[in-house]
Amino acid sequence: MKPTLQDVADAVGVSRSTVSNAYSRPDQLSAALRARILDAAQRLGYPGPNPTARSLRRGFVGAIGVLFTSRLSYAFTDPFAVRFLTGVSEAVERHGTSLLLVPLPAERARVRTAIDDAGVDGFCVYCAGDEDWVLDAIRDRGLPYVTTAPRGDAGPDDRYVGIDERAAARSVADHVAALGHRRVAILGDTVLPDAPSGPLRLAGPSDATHPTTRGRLTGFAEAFAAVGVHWSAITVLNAAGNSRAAGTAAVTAGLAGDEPPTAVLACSDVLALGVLDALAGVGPRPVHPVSVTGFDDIAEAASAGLTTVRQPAEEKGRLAAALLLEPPADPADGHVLLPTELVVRTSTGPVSRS
Amino acid sequence: MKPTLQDVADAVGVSRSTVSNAYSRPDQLSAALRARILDAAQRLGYPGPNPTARSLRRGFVGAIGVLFTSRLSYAFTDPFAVRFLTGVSEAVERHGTSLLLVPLPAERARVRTAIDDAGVDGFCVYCAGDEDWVLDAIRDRGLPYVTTAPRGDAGPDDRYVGIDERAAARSVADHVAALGHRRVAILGDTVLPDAPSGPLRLAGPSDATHPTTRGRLTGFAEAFAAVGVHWSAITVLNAAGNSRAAGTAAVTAGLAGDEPPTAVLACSDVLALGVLDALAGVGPRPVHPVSVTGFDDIAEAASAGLTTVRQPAEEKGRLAAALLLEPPADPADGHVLLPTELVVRTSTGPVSRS
DNA sequence: TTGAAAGCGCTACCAA
DNA sequence: TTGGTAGCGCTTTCAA
Repeated sequence: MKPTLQDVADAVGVSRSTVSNAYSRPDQLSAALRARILDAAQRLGYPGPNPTARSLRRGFVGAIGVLFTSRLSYAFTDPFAVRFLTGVSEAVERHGTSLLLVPLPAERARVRTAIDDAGVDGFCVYCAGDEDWVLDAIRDRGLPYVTTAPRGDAGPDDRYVGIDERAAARSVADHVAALGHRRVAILGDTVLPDAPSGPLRLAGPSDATHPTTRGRLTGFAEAFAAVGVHWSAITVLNAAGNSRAAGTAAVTAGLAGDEPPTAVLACSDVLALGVLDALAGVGPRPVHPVSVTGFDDIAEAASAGLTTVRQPAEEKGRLAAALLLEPPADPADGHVLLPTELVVRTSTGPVSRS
Repeated sequence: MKPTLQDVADAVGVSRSTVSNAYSRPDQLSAALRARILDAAQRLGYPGPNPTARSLRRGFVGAIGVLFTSRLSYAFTDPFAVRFLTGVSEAVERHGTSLLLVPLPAERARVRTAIDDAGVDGFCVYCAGDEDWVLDAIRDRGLPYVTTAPRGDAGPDDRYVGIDERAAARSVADHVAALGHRRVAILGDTVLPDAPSGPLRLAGPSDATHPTTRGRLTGFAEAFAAVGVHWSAITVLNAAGNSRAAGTAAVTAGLAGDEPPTAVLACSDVLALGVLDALAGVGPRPVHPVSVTGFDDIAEAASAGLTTVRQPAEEKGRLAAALLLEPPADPADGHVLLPTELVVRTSTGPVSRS
């Protein structure tokens, strides 16, 4: 049997408290006694206080959980998510805390269990959307949490680190509009639940499933409305997932037809890169060059010459973790909107004369 | 105060065991009673069994730890590490387990504490080198572990998922040698502890710090020895870290001189990409084209046209986690060497006539 | 400086 | 089907 603190105490002939102190509060006992205890522990093969027992007794764990509302491996597959996690890990490391990545089961009924079973002191929800059932479960457990998107109903207990999606989207769209583009397509991931890949009818931006998409579509729409292009004249393309391949697949149909768009505004860089792939690939090319924009400014965007909106990914993660680990005194400081920046590269240009 | 299982029991007028059963073993009580209990819990705001207490009692946690012997954020910064983690997360997700990323303090003395404090059932050590002090700490804690490199002294309890570094390295080096290259440089990360960036005197491959580097250098050396190039004729370049920038910095000096190498063999793709950057950048160019090879075959390698050795990164992670979560019946199955494959692209070519 | 007592919140055995 | 009992291994008052 694995030795316990009690065994060490018995071996040395002291009480458990003293052994405990030897580990957790060295100043509470003489150096000599401490040495004797540690020595005996060593001899017995006592691995030090059991972390679980210690957590139970102390009432906290020393780890924060990160929740992804998609498959866990997405966290490592999507470049933006990876950068976010980089930031989180930096903050966590500085704080001496661990990071628990909790896979959420696909069946919504089991999500609660997964959240309830996670041994953590708080959650960082890399949110996709309105996953209220996730937040409800966390709240019911009574743990603090931070999300990565502003919430409309955010009370003082809700903390978030997000960006102004609408304004950011508008900044790229304004740029595209200023270049003269009027026949445009918007490309988003899972714009409607279970929608097939390709063109989609969407009454308006507010019909999109995810709040993030909603914000971005709204920004795009506003920019074009300002130059007289009505929402109904904009093609909405749906990608079945946020991946390069899904972007390629979704846009392929959208570029055909008599009057193909002269610009495609994607809701993420990954999708935009997929569009560039489609444009570069074999197959019927549009008669004119097509401008393409992304969102996020991931590393690949630079080398691909993609015009996009930069958001500080690592900073988002760093701040989210910090907000969780050191709650701000003033609850208002728990609501953070990070700045974004339009990055113009070569993937956008003036609309060519027809 | 947060309600406990006891409170629910009191409220319903049953014993704690029954409430516990309502959560953990629904078949042990009538549906009606269970409903009453769950209902009361809901009303009282009882969040379900406390995971820490449950872990303590049950004797396991439901999480495995991943240890990086460098800064934790490296795990998200290095493409190969990210792919490895993708694999781990897939396995873990399938198994319904969580993933604890444990930052290891820089001071070696505190590493033990970090390991002892991690609430996990086992460790996956993304190993860099011979970090024996890490493995010792894990062993002393009595937890199972899997490493990502074969260990010379691997007993039946040690499990690993690695590759044959020597053979893999030899395969690229053979290719380069076959192209006629005889004046070559080898580029590795932290070949010797605290070595400066740039050319290095190394008596032989076995002097390298990390076993991985050791294996690769040995393979390189063998291939060139086979065509009559002695170790002493090979330039060893040291990079201060495994990053593109470090690769660029390290190689810059190495390409100068009267008789610069006609080929650079890097110990990782990241470093090799750095070499390509250096070659493409401004500054004195070598008079002849320089062949470059990498190691790992990360995504960027393909677009950069980098000749490299492919190793199945995700598979490595998947298998490592699987080995930990479902220990093989036969200990021999705990020692896995994955296949590698030489991928020839455009970054290597015949040595040009002088 | 040291130790005794009292749990942290839960599960699992066994008996009813 | 239900409940009593006995801890899991530790920390932390508090008193000596």
